Amino acid sequence: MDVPQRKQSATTASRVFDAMRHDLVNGRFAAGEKVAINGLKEQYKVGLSPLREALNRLAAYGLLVQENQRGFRVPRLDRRELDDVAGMRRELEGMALERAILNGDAEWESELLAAAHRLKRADLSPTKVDEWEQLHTRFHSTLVAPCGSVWLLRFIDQLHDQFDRYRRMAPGAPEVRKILDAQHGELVELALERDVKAARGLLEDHIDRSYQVAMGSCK
Amino acid sequence: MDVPQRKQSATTASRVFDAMRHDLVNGRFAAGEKVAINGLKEQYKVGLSPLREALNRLAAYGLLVQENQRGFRVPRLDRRELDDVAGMRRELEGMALERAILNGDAEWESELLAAAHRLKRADLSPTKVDEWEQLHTRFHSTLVAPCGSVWLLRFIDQLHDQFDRYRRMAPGAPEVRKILDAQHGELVELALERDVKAARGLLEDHIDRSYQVAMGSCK
DNA sequence: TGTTGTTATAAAATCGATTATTGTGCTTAG
DNA sequence: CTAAGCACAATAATCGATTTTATAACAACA
Repeated sequence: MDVPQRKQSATTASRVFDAMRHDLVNGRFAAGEKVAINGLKEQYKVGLSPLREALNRLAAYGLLVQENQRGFRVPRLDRRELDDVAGMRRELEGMALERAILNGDAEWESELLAAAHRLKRADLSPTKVDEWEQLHTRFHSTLVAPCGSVWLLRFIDQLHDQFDRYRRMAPGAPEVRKILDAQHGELVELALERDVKAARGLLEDHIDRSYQVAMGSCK
Repeated sequence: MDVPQRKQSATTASRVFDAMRHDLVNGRFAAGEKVAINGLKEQYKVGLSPLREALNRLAAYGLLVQENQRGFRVPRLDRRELDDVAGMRRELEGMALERAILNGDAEWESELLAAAHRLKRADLSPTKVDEWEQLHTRFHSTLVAPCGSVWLLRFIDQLHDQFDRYRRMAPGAPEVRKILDAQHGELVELALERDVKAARGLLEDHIDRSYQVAMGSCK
């Protein structure tokens, strides 16, 4: 079928925002480093104005810190901040999952199964980490999608980006990874069975284990 | 005593951000209206670059909607969005208050009493609405301040701004206002008594009544 | 030696002008 | 009378250059 939706043609600023968001979340910038605007200009092949607009958005989003008259810097990896982010993820994603299970329809069940399947198949190829990450994000976002609150989803996305900054910087932990991957499947099962309590409990445990891994990035 | 803290001298962009945030929250812009950048340039007496940077931040913050290639617009007042915002306020501020009561020290108790008192005294002069609003925001922010989570406080601020956009557009409701004002005092009492359950219940009721008032702005 | 003041340098912020895109009204073909 | 196409006007986005501000290096002085 046709796709008549008007394709929001991207501006330079929005492309830079997307690219930098991705790079920041995936640890392409050293934590705590001052952002060299002129360097970025070349790195992303753009002019100053769209670049600065992107940096301003990223700062408002929380992936950069803006200090008046002295530019932007990448936030440090701080143990207490990670605690905060992980704790908030537990609360908010737990809340969202409960609501999603109550609201989710048959279409959601299908998409959830699909997302879990794609994720399961993808993690066999260890070369394409980026692709796996994208599917992983997609899975978690699908899981809570029908929670009914736009703002809750917005906050969760934001926290997810923050959390992943830590996780991506941390050394890998294959044995834990195995457990985490298995939990994705179990989450789907519990969601389809509409077992609100158990699902929430498992998700919180899932986040907690990821948190243990992510802690490897700071101290 | 001296104040040796380096005073983050403001940039034009950050001043415009603050001013526009204030104006947007207080309904100085018609909901749904397209933002005329050239008009704002004159209104705030600034150049294009800092203005656009401020608009980008406001969009990332949620007080403006950015549509690529066709500028910025003030979000509409939508009943379902208000429901969402109010619901999230209940959840997040309730959560924050519980934690604040558990963590808050003697210093917090003093500040809370002070904030409540200032607010109570201020609402006698109905001319200076802006001043009252500021004290009101300050009170609610003091109430949850020691919750221990920077991110939770950040989300609450953001929701507060969204909520106030609706409340400030709604017609006044003097009788309800009276109840709401009384509740501020009661909240302090319950907080000092460390009655977590009751305080949370009252805060949720408080938000709910405000929500009833705010609904007057849309349908 | 440590402190303060001064200048040079680098970088951030801002301006004015240019380019690209969208929306509008008119024209014309069906 | 409707709809598609085309210019033109309006406005959003971007560029290149300038101004402002902070940082660093150095000198003079206590």
